[in-house]
Amino acid sequence: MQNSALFRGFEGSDAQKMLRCLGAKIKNCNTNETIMSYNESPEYLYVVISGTAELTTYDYDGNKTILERFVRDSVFGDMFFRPSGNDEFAVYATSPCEVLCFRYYNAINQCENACKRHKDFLNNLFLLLSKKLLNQSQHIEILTKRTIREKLMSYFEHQASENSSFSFSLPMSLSSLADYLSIDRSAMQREIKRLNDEGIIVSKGKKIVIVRK
Amino acid sequence: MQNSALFRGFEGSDAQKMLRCLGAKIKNCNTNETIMSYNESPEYLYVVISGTAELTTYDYDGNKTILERFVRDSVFGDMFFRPSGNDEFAVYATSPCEVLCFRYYNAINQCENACKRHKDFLNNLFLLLSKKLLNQSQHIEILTKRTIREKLMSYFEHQASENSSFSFSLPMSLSSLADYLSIDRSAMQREIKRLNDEGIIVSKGKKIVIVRK
DNA sequence: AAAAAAATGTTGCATTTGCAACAAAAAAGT
DNA sequence: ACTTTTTTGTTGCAAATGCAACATTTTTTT
Repeated sequence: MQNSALFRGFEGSDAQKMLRCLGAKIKNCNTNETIMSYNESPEYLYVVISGTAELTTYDYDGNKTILERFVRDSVFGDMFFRPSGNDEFAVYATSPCEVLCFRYYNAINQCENACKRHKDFLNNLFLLLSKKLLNQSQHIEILTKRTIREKLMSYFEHQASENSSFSFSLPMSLSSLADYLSIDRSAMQREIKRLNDEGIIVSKGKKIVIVRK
Repeated sequence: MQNSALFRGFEGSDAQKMLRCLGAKIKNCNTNETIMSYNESPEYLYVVISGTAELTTYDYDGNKTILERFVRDSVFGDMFFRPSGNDEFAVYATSPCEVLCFRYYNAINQCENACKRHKDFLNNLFLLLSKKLLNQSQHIEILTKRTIREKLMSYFEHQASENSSFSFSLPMSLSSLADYLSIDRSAMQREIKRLNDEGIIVSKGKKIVIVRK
C-alpha cells in the first residue's frame, strides 16, 4: 500500500492520514470476481494496489473483448468510460486484487485542514492518469492496424520496447491476447504460425522473439 | 481564450497571470499545417483553444488512420502517446487552430509565489484529461467491434447520445469517418447502403437518423 | 494422483472485407 | 464563373478473416 505510486514521496503515517482524509476504502477481490460495473452513478475512482484486472464485455455472439488491462497503479472508474449500447461492461479480477476506492470529489477538492500531502497526492494521481492515457493510445494504435499480422507485430513491438529486448514473454494467455486485439483466436494462431514460417519471429506459446521486422 | 475550460472559475486578469506563470505560448496554425510531431523530447502539453485537429498516420500502403480527433479544450502531447514502429505520427490542423502550449513541469509544480489560481488550473486540467480518457475509451470500444456494421452503429449511437437525438449530422466527412474507424471507405459505404436498405437507419451523406437498433 | 477445465494448435469452408476502377456530385481555389 | 480537387456512391473480384470442429497439451481443481 505505502509503496503504491499514489503515495510516492510520502513518509511515516502520511499515507494513512491521506486515506482517512479521502474517505478511501480498500476492496479485496478474488480471481474472476467483479470489482465494478459501469452503471453506478456516484463517481468513484479505483486504483489497483496489487493484483491484475480487466475491463471486459461479451457481445451477443459470445465474443469476449478486453477493452483495458489493469495492473499495479492502474486507475479506472465511471468517469473514464461510459458505454453506448446495451452491452454489459465490468472490471473483473484476473488475479487476487487489492483495490483502493475513493470519491473523485474528495481527491480534487483539497480538504479543509489541507493536509500537507494533498498536493503531492494530486500530482501522483496526475501521473497515473498520464500513464493510463499512454496505454490507451497504444491500444488504439494497435487496434487501428488493418491486418492481423500488423496488429500482432505492433503489439509485439510495444512489448519488446517495454521489456527493452526483442525476446520476451506475453503478459497474458494467447486466447486473452486475441480478445485484447479483438480478433478470432484461430485466425491469430494461423498468423503466428506464418510469422514463424517466414522467419519474422520465433515463438513457442507465450515466448516470443522478434527476429526481423 | 478566457473562456477555455482551462480557466473556468477565473476572474479578471487571473488567466493572463496564470499564462505568464506557466510560460505558456499560443501557437496559430492554418488548415493542414502540422501542429506537432511525436518525436520531440521536451514534455509539452498542448490545449486546443479554438479550431479542430487530428492525430494521424499513414502506413506504407497509403492508408490514412485518424487515431484521435481534437476540438476545443482537447489536450495532447508527447506524454500521452509514444509510437512503436517507424511510422510517422503528427497532429494536423483540420481547421484554423489556436493552441496553447506549456511545459508539463510548470503546470504540475506550482510556482514559488503560488499564484492563488494554480490549484484551480490543475483541477481544470484534471477534468480535461478525464474527458480525453472518456473519448479514448469510446474510440477503443468502437474499434473492438468485430464487423463494419457494428463499428458504424456503435459510432452512431455515441453520436446520438452526444446530441441527445437519434437524428444528427456527422462531425466529419464520410471518408474521414472511415479513417477514424480504420476501415475501407468503399466497404463502409456499402454497409451504410445496407443499413438504409434494411431500414435500420435513414441517411443521406452526413445526415443520419437511427430508426431502430 | 486423478479428473476436469482451460489453453493451444490445426484445418476446410463460408463470409466479410479490402482493393481497383469508375462516374457523379459537391466543395474549394483561382 | 470556371477549373480543379475532394468527396460520395457503386460494383466485380480477390484476399483475409471468422467460424466450426477437432486433437493435444497444459493448468487447475478435487
